[in-house]
Amino acid sequence: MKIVFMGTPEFALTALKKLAAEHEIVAVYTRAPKPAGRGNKLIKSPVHLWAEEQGLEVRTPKTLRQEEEQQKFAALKADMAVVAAYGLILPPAVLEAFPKGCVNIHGSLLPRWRGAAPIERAIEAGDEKTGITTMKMDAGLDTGDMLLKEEVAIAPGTTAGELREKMAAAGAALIVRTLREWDNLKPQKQDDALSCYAAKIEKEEALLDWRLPAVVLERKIRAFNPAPAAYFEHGGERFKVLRAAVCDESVPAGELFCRNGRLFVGCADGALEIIEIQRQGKKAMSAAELLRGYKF
RNA sequence: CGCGGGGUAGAGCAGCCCGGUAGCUCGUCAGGCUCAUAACCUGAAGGUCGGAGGUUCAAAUCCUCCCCCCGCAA
Repeated sequence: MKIVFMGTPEFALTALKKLAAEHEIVAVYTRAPKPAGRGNKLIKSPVHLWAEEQGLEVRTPKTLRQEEEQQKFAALKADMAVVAAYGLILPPAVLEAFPKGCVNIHGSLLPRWRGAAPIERAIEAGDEKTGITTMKMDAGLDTGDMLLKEEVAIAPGTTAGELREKMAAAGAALIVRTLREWDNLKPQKQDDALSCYAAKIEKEEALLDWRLPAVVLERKIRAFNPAPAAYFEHGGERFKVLRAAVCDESVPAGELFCRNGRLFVGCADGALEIIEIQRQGKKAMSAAELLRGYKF
C-alpha cells in the first residue's frame, strides 16, 4: 500500500521502520524542529531524522488547517495515512483525504485512556495491563472505531520508559498486522461509557507530596520515569526520584531517614525506600552511592 | 550567544572564595577481636586533582581556551 506516515517521537519511529519494510511510504509528516535542550538548538524529531536518512519525503507543517496544505495530500495519491503520536490535530478534510482513511496506533486498550499520555497514566493508575489499539480515526479524540488490539502486561516495577519501549514494539507489530488483515477487519465501535482520559503529564505533577500513600507515590515515580521524573526538594536542591519501593518502615510523613546505607522517606501510609536518585547537576545513581558522600 | 551545577583514589563527596605536603565515607587487601556478622578495632595499597596554556618562588585552588556529564527553562 501507499502510505502517508505521521508521527514524531521514538514510539512512532518504531512503527515507521516496520511499515517501511513492507509498504511504500510516500511522505512522512512530523512535528517541525523546535528549539530544545541546552542552548536552545533546533532539534529534529526522531522520525524526522530517520526519514531524512532514508531519503523519504519529510514534511513539517505547523498546522494542517490550511487548504493549501490539505491539497498536497490529494497529490500523494496514498491509500491511507498511519498516525502515531503525531502531535497535530487532523482536520476533517485530512481525515477524508485518503480512500482507506487514517489509521491511528494508540497506546492503550481503548476506550480506556484516550488522550495524550496513556502509557504513563496506566502505570500511575496501577493498571496491571494495558496495550495497543489500532483504530480508524474520526473527528473525536481517540474515539474512532477499533480495528485490532494487543495486550501488554505491566509487570510490577515497570517504568514508563520501559513500558513505552515494549509498547512501541507491540504497536509496530500491530499496525503491520492491521494492514495485512485490512480487508477482513470489522471495525468496532467504542463504548463511551467505559472511556477515560489520559491527560498530558504536567511538570507541576512531578513534585512528590509525601502526604499521599506510599503505594500511590511509587506508581507516580514509575509513571514519571524517565521524564519528567518525580522529585522532592531538600536543602534548596532538587532530587529526582527515579525508582522507589514501598516498605513498611514507620517514619513520619516527609521525613528522610538513612540506615545501613539505605534511604527511606515517610509517606501517609507506610514509607518508600528510595532506590535510584539524581541530585541536580549530577547523574542518576543508587541511593547507596549518593549516601557515601552526600549527607541528608 | 537562554540560565545554572559538576569533572579530585574503584564508588560517592569535601577541599577551591582567602594559592603553601590532597582529605572524608564506602569499597579493596592484610591483620585483630568475636560463637558469629553487612558489626567493631588496627594497618596498607590506590590519585598525571578532565585536558592544554598562562600568572607565581609555589596552582586542585587564580586567569584563558578546549573536551565531557548533568539540572532548569523551552
